[in-house]
Amino acid sequence: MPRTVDREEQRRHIGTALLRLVSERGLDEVSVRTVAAAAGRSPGAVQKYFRTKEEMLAFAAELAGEHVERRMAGVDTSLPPRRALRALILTTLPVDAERRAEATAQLAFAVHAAHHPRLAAIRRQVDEDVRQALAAWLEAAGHGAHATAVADAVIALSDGLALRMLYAPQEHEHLLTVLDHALDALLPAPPAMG
Amino acid sequence: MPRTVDREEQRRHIGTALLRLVSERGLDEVSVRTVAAAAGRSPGAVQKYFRTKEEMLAFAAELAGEHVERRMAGVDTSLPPRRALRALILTTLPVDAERRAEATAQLAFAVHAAHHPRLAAIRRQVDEDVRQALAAWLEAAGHGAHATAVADAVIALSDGLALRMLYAPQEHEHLLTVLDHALDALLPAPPAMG
DNA sequence: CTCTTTGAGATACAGTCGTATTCTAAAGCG
DNA sequence: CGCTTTAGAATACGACTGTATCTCAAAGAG
Repeated sequence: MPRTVDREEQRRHIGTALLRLVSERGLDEVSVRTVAAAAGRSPGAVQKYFRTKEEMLAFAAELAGEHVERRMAGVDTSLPPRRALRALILTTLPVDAERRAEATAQLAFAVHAAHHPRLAAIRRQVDEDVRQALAAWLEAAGHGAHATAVADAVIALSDGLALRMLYAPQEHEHLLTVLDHALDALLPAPPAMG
Repeated sequence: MPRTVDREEQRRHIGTALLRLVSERGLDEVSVRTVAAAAGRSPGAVQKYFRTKEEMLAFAAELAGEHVERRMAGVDTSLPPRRALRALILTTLPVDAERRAEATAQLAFAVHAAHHPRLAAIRRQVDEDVRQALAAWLEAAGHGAHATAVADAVIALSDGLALRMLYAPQEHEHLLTVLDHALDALLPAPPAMG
């Protein structure tokens, strides 16, 4: 077995380049060749790690999902509930360059998934994970009633806000106040003692 | 001036075919040739009405926006407030084949707009119109406080729910209950007298 | 009628697409 | 050392892309 290399790391390298490309130029600028160039590889090399473009996209979609889940897991959930929830949501919103890139990719994949079952399955799994995490945290924070319904509403709200922020960056600030207003409404009064 | 034809009607005919194509096969199946085929025209004929593909996409995006606004304008807003608001939102959700097609196209254009300024401008205008309509109605229904913030939250929520319904149709019913729960939370108690 | 302008289709072109195949060089194993 | 397997680049292929150009039939204006 000569000249062996960490295949998974190479795949992540290429997948990361693909995500960057999606966020910077859009999903329809993604081709085997452009991804290879963005990854500093030859098109032939990319083919060694992904037999088809669809396989490459699926891998990148999973990678993007992992990024979101990791980022959410890194939030300090011992903060005051309302503040923690806001922090959790902000991890999915395009508030800085890195998050903007991730949000762009997520939404591009989501729309793409409407016509590609394999991507749809990945998206559903990511949604499910995020929903569980949010619901679990909501219950722990004392908002047990309708926790999953609130979690799903929060997810939908976040996606909608993120989507609009992408093509209307001028409204960024305003949309953050919309988020706060909606969260105030969505969460029943905190369990006393601010 | 021989052999004249209603150019605007032809453009709408082609634009409608484009929207159908987007909803059925996705935005990246849209090409001058596939649109021509879907419209029952030759590629050359399509070129007579749209000098470039981008122009064709922009026209279709405006057309889709008009569809949504027309549909919302058709809602009987004299219904009980909560019911009317629900009806307004349902016009943007993929609850039947026709609305599913429109929602699919809207979201595809929205994501596309993240990298195409011309489409972004169209989307922002549609959002603005919908926001104004919603806010005006909210005020008339006695929810004057934070009317535009609520309107924007409702828009984001709708977009997020619609997006998810597209790749997770299994969750359709559940997401409608999420919508109801969120609306209950978003609207302050109705101005007495149910 | 003829002339002229238009709609509409056909064709041409250079470029890109996804993918299959072929090549070169390098590195671990015996 | 040589052998063999691999990484990676290069190339080839047919299909499709957006757009420019050409041809031809049809229809109003004179």
